[in-house]
Amino acid sequence: MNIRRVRQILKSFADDTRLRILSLLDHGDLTVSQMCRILRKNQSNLSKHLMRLRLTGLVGDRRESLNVYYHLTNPKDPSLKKLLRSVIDSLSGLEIFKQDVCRLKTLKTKG
Amino acid sequence: MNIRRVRQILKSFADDTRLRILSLLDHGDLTVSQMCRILRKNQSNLSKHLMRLRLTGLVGDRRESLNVYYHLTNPKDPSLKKLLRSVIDSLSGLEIFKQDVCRLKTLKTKG
DNA sequence: TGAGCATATGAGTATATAGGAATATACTAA
DNA sequence: TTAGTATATTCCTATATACTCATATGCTCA
Repeated sequence: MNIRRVRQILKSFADDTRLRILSLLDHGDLTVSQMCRILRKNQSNLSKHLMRLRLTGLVGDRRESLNVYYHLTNPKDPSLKKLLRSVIDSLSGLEIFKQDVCRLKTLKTKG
Repeated sequence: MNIRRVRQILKSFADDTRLRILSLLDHGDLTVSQMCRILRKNQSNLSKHLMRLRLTGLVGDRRESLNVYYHLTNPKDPSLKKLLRSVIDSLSGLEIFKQDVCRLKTLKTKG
């Protein structure tokens, strides 16, 4: 861990859309277009936020034919792991994030 | 806790100077001019960062004649308390913050 | 009251970055 | 190869904000 990385990570928390992405990915892997539907943001916007999160190392991606699945990584550094957990936990009670998770579940069951 | 407040708090973490302030205040109360000397930033700059931190509720201040002492507040909300602790802990191992604390101690002993 | 110190605020500038629209790339299947 | 779908990237604009310098405010003491 160096200052550069910590700064990058903390900055990545300073945006609602990225927080919503992290909160969603905490419930499982998702493709870009699934996140588009849940978060009601356009694809270009989400791709850019995902790229930024990927650069911090907080999320990873894997391609499966046309789709790219994003997932939360499991930070090796204990303090970073704790930090990420604290951030996600501090969001979980807030209305907008609960709504996102609700739409996520709808999407998962209805296909 | 509402989304507005959480956003404000997470944004306040997205700046090195504010992180250094939080890290210092974790060791005890300080005046603006003390922080100027430790952080080697001008007074106007620090005052503005302190104002911003004060608006988030993470720090408080009290005036004692000419000096204004700033201090970390103790968040009531458990998840916020944990978040603040996680952030400060994730900084403590980094060189720049260790140097700040070192200068803090020098200042405290030498007066 | 006026001088002087600590702090806060305002004006102006530079930079970062979020956002959308359009386009490019990656992949699949016919 | 061509069409079609999912994702990434580029270009542009608008806004937020960090920074410095100058000035204002708050307080103390002579």
